[in-house]
Amino acid sequence: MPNSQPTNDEPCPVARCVDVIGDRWSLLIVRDAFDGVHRFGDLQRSLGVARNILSDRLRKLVDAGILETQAASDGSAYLEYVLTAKGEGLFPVVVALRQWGEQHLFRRGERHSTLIDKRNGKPIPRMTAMARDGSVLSPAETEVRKIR
Amino acid sequence: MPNSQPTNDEPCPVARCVDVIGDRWSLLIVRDAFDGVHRFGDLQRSLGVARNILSDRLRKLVDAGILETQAASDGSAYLEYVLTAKGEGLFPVVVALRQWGEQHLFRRGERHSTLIDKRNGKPIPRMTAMARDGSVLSPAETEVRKIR
DNA sequence: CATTCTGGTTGCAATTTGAAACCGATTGAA
DNA sequence: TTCAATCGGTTTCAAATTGCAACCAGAATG
Repeated sequence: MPNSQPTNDEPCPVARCVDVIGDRWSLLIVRDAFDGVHRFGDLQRSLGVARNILSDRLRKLVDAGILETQAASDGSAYLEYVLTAKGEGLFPVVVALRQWGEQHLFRRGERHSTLIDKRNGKPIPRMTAMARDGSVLSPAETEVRKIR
Repeated sequence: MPNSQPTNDEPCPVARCVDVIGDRWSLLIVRDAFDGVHRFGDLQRSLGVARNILSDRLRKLVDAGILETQAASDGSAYLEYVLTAKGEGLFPVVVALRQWGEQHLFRRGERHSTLIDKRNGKPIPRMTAMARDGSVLSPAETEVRKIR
């Protein structure tokens, strides 16, 4: 198993997250990976990021165990960057972010891409935090239990 | 209603999100706001961020309609920064991030803070993307429908 | 072969960040 | 009422990060 050793000793998981994916590009690389963009050049064109920065971020994402390299699927000698299980675990994060963006970052009527369920072609429902009984949880009903 | 006009013309909601909250501090400020930290000084101490940067980020979050200022609840002449409805909408994002962090960024047995349901004191279940019928959706079962 | 494409790295300039000093307004204590 | 401490910043400057462009080696292509 790739490293899970944190570079950060914060007890807050959110703080550790931003340490790993909290920059302008890492999360977009992960989004592209979910979207089937796996090659260096394709990522560079898709994101418009400087090559040296992309190179650095890919290395860090691989080091963090979020991406791994494998032989390119087209049979060429090049590599592609694919999500590990840990990286795939970011799916709810990306979806939640996307849904918030869809709702709050576009003017009425402004077009945007949407995540759909392949099996029926329909947009997927809004994600929400839920209590154990399945009821929707609002922030006010929750609390962070700090470690001692 | 505060501005929803994007500074960014990307059609991808995720890309617009990182434009708004995709830096090292903004998301942590939002997390603290969910956690009841609302004053400039408290945020500064909690995050350990430079004052000028905090000042800049608070201004940007207010401009983005995620935070707003109101009179401090302790009756002093100072302000506090609280989440707007738009800001509260980030709850699923913060929770998803926290849950991923809890699962992947701590060594086995390493202590970390946890989000609990106040009403029963128990950790809240893992969030997941779901299809309309309530079944769990994996990334492979979804697809981004691009705009034309 | 020769040429182009791919996946980088290097060097440098521009931007962003962080630390610390500074400042006016507010608060608290004597 | 005065005076010191606190609060919420802003300014200044050094350090770190980013972005651009040129460069390069190995792979693919004709």
